[in-house]
Amino acid sequence: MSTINIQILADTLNISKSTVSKALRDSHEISKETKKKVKELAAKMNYSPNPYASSLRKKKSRTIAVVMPEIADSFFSLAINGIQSVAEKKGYHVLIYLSHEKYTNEKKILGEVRNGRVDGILISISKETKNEEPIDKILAAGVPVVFFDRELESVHTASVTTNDYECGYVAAKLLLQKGCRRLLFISHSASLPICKKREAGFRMALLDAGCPEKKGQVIYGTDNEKSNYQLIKKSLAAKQRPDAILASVEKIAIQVYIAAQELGLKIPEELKVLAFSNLETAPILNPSLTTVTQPAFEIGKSAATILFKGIEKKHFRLENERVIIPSVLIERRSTSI
Amino acid sequence: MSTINIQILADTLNISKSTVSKALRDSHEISKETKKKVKELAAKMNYSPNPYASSLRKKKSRTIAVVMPEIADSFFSLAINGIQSVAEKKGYHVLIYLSHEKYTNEKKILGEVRNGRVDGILISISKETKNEEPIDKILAAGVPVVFFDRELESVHTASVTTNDYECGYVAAKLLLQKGCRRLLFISHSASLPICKKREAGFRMALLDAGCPEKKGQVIYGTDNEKSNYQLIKKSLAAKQRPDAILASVEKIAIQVYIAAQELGLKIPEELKVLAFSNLETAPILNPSLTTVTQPAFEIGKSAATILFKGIEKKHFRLENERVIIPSVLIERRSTSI
DNA sequence: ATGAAAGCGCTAACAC
DNA sequence: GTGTTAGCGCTTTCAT
Repeated sequence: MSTINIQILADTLNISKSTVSKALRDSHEISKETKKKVKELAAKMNYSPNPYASSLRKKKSRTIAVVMPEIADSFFSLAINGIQSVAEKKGYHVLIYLSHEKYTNEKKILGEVRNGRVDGILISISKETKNEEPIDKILAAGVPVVFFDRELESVHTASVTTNDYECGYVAAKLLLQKGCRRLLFISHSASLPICKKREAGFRMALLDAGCPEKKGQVIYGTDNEKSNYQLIKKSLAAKQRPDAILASVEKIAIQVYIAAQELGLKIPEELKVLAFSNLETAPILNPSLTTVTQPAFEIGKSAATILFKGIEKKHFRLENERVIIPSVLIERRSTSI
Repeated sequence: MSTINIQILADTLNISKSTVSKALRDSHEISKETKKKVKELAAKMNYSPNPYASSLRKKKSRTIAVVMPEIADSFFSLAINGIQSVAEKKGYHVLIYLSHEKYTNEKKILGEVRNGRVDGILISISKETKNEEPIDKILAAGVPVVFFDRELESVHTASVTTNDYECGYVAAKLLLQKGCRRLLFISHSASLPICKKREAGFRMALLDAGCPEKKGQVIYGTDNEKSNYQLIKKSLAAKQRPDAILASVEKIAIQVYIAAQELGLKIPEELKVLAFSNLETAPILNPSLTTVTQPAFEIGKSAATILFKGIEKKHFRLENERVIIPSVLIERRSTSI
């Protein structure tokens, strides 16, 4: 910890620390020469103000928190990029927290940022989260919160999401058009709004196409990667196996590819695959993967932009901000005939 | 910002704020009943201590910074995961900064964390970084720094890296064994130690195999993705085109695949490809990609573990810690005969 | 244009 | 076992 502070600068220049403070912040009440002297000395001594003293005094931390389920996922890394791009511009610092899809972790994290540590929070909730209390407490403490991608709909605050329902519909419709009749939606959550919407769109497309509802046309992944994989492989090995898979997230698509490979199932001839994914490698997979690609960077950027409005404008009504940025369906070989 | 503080708790209970402070921290000098009273009230009022007041007083932030070139890259997301896993356990907060491969950004970032904002720093330097001054200043201020993956060798502090030289050697040797004779190493930097080591290993393998040094057997990427791609495509389209590519990073491998696809070059028949990469999709690429896979999570975890030793043990000699965690070569179709 | 003094919320040394 | 007090480093009135 740099032991050099404003008092030392003041002493060496034989002026008061308030003068130094003002000089460093270019106050108009300080003379040109004094400012120059002070700034030169500060530079020479490698002075850098203690941010926490300043935060304490000003009740502003110039820091935001990003809370999300995981980070080793294309969507989330890209979203952080978007968030960071606006935080940088605003001169804000970014704290990252991972819930690992656990509500209790998330709750603990939220408890630790409700006390002045951050000026605002961006959150993508865990799979388990149903209770709005931790977030409501934060809002009650006057800290703005913006959801990105995974929201908790019952909480009255801003959110930036994508058109999940529509994409679920369009994705299923494409698979039907390609002649598939035994579609399987593999979802990573039965409760997450984004997954429910994708699923609802998927079901509606089947309905519209006159396909009867069938048991097993949707299955849900668990937390456990291994058992997930077994589940997927089992479905693909069944006698009445699906002829098309819609994967709700890239990790599942990868597992489907690997399972198909192991089972000797040819994609797209014997099995079509379509995934919600931001995989940069989608075009060079074997075969190239048809994706619903979310605007991950833009979602992060937009959410952060809204958050800063909430931080900077005292009376900005966050709860009126519900941005939906559409995803785009990109057809590739995995769904070709 | 929660307006409720220790003073309010003290007042409502008619005790002093120091008693409250001690009670909350389970000091042995406080009676059981008082502790109970205080904690109950604190819970009821959703009290959460102001971390910055505490930091200011204790001169400890319980926060670390992670500075890296980018985040939308498998290696870095996995490394953060490793870092986060130990920070969580220690109860530390994690600030993330991106240099975007620019020295000036990195310098600015380092200037902002040299003042008590963090108790320690994990850094993977930008491509441009050659000057040790910003980091030396931090060390001079008494803040421990640990390099992960990309180090600045002239700085005397801990580092956790992988066996880059050896991997460059082994990778080139594999390509030679497969009968390739016109190897091309595509590197993302001419100056980064990790790249130089990979390159040196590569060159040594060629030398050992009796291949004469040739111009153009190594090319360097630029910051610009587009022009990078053009460069790669041009090399692959040349009359004397390489019969094997060693890519120093996953992004380059992806571009090579796309360029080969566009040019109608068959991998592995006409072109073998091997990449330093943590791509989760390597096994399902077209064709599956032979990789030198870095222990990204472990590097992050180990670096963080060492950093915390430096933070917690006053006289721990960071400069003696030079950990090397080996990468592993995984053969797949892209280098098969 | 400069300085003195109070105070942000907390902790710790020192009374009592 | 509890309270008083000083002070972390900074910003901000309010004097001068």
